[in-house]
Amino acid sequence: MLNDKFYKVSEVFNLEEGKAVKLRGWINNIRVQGGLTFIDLRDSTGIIQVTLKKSNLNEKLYEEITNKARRESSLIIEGTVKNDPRAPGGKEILCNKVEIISYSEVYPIRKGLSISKLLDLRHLYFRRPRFQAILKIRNTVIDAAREWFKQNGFFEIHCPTFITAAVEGGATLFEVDYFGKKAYLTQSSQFYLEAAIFGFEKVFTIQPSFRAEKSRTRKHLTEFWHIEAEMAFASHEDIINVEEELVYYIVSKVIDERKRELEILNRSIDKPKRPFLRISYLDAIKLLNEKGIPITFGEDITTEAEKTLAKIIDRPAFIMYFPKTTRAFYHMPHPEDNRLTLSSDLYVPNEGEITTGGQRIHDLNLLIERIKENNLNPSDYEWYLDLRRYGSVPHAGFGLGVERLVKWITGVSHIRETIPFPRTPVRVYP
RNA sequence: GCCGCCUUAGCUCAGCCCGGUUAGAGCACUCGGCUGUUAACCGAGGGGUCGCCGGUUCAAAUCCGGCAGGCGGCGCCA
Repeated sequence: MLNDKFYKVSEVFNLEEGKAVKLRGWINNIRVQGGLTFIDLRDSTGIIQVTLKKSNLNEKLYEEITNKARRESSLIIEGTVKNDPRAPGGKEILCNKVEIISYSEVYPIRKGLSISKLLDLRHLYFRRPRFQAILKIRNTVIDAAREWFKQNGFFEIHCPTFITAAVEGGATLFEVDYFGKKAYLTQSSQFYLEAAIFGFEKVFTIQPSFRAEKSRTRKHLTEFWHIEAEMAFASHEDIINVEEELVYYIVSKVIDERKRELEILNRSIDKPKRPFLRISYLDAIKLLNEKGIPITFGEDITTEAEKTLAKIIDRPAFIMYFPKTTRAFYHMPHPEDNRLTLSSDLYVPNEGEITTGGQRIHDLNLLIERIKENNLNPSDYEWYLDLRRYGSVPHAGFGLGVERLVKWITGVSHIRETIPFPRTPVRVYP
């Protein structure tokens, strides 16, 4: 059986009427009406209607199938291709042989299920074309990112998941018992990538990061995939340009290669105009104040403000030079305004922040000073400080949230739609 | 961590404000019918500790309090 020639559903739509075919897949829907039964057969390429006539088949087999086969039963069918305007897509298969591989119990996923029920059943969710479309786009995003980095001389590095110290002072870490010692799950691979630039100059990674924040929002996961890059001999400007080229490349590739999936999601998105916008933090808060949103200097951009900015922009936009008060200790101070840092967030239209990046402090003493100013202990960062002791160079990097990027590109309303098995403060199952 | 809302059949919900026979609907399920359906349709049937604990009352799904689980938003961030 497994060595026989099987057609895929998508191939059948290109075959001539009368062609004999054999397919295997699952019952997406079945409609029994006496001696005539319609099965919507689904495989990984699509869905096609299969027509079973009692008069065409062994009567006993027909009775058994129409009594026991329900949605998601797996089966092999043989028949001939038939053009018929009454069939979805204009083609169906007139069936003359059926072999059930495995009957299905009553399939629990139906229209109208609540969000939490659907999440409980996530392991059965891969059968839905809409979910497949999102994951295919996600796959293209990852492929495109890796392609762009390789084409531009970046070396892929894999960093540890178990770590001992926080990258961001503030963000909360998941603690794990590491043979009696305290360890944590990584929240960013940045420090490890900074170590790697001294050998490879340009490096990147694509791996999960973990945040123990109890964030109840549609843009947070406790476990998310992080695309991070770090470059030696690079300025803030340099890293912004990398982000722009990378994001443009990824979005363009999805638009070129995932038309069908974007259609299924009813999403229309154009290749973003270049160059991306560049707005200073100071201009951004001025603009927000004019719109009646009160942000004073030194405050971070609130969610309300982020949404407002995201609505205004007609293409991705860098919000540049955030104040020190809103940033982690390692960000390079602005040479012309010591209150600010050489760092930027990348905002995308109607969505908001998807990356944070900037130039890192490469001077040992300045870095120690900034660690102390943040009430952290320099001895917790010994190996990180070492990187500034042995031929330090100016460098810059960024982190991009894969799910946030996929959320923007697909236009889905919640981040948990963009990952197969989402992890949130209230969900670690299935 | 903070604020708001929800929890009644396998699922999605109505009933609750204004307490009172046997708690309803649609879908799903079971049985019967149907040779052109497309979330097929038509007929019949089975299915409920009204989230949990306590209080008020002659009487609680319904009013009050606590707890648990979930959803939405804020804060935090990618």
